[in-house]
Amino acid sequence: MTLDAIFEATIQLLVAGGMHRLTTTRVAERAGVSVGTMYQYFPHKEALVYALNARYLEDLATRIEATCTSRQGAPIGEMVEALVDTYWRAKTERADVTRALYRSVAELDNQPLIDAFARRVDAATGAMLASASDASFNDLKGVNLALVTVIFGTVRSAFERNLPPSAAQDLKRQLVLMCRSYLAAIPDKPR
Amino acid sequence: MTLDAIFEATIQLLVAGGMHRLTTTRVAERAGVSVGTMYQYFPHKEALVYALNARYLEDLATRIEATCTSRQGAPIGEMVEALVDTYWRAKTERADVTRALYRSVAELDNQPLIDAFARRVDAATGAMLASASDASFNDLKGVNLALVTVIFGTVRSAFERNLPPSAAQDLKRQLVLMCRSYLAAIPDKPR
DNA sequence: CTAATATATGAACGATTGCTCGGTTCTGTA
DNA sequence: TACAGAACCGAGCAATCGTTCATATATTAG
Repeated sequence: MTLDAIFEATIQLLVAGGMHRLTTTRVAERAGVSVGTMYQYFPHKEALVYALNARYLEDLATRIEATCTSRQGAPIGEMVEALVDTYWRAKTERADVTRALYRSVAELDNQPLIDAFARRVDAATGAMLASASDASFNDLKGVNLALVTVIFGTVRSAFERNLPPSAAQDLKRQLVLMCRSYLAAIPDKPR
Repeated sequence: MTLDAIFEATIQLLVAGGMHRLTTTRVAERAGVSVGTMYQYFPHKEALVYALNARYLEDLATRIEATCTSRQGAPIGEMVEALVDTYWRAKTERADVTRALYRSVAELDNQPLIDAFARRVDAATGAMLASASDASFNDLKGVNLALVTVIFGTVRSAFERNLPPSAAQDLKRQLVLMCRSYLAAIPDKPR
């Protein structure tokens, strides 16, 4: 489809040269269409990048939700591991694209996009945690926020360090361990 | 000094409108100098922003180093708390500036800047951890990397969520707790 | 086959921006 | 006071980019 070609071209150009080398002409050229055609699908350049990020976050949120529902009722340790795993894999499998999108997001005002994503994820992970077979939390919302923030932040941070794969793997294990020790240290809800 | 005025103007414009509204003309205007003067100090626009970030990271690294040396020989729990505290404070005290710089960094290729910063911080925190009065680590480098990555990543992530102050404070406490439980879960080096 | 509608084209335009450079002003030294 | 060198100025140039629109092509309906 024409739309897919445009998106794909945008990704490639974003990866290759960042936002400041992403011109409408180049996108059209790369996608094998004309500039005019682009403007039939997007009112302006920013809308294109915005839509691209929306697409990406939509996919990511869906994957996270899938992981969360599949672990309903599991022990918390497993939940954490699954969550870290899913997020880490999603970010790593196409590292250059991830990096390019991270950057493009920074140059756009798409707080609404980020907020919507955050809400979806919070809901999914919150529901999962609440169903844990071996723990129940006094302050579920607080714990949930802490876990999500730490995991997402750490993955991003790790990502920007450009670690060798072995160090990255090790870091990932440490992260899981950290979350688990934290959860073990939290007092259980009395019932 | 002229230079300071230019930097200050750059910061203000970055905060107000991000990189894409930072034009050489506007910087000069705001700084009360002429475009020509700007080019006496910086070969091109990017160099200006680069220098600004270098300045910021230099200051941040210095503060972290100060914290680390001041806690030499302390118990690890205290170390972690001090580290989180310093970093969190540094990022929060002028939140809008922090945000603006985070964004500007994304649009520049300043991996060297980031790498240099990372190396300085790693060295400082590594030395601090090695001197802990109540623990010694089998894999100091790994633990150090994990802690630094988690702390920095979480702070950034928390930052982008625009949390209300009370939630932010709570998150900070959870982060300290998480690091401490992690350190307690790590096996000590036999001696 | 024709008309009507939807989709695609790309040259050209207006606006903006980074940067230059010939010239002016400031500063301190003798 | 005279003068050299450093610092500063800012109108204007060259280049780029986002966007438009008159035209062409494809698709569908009657």
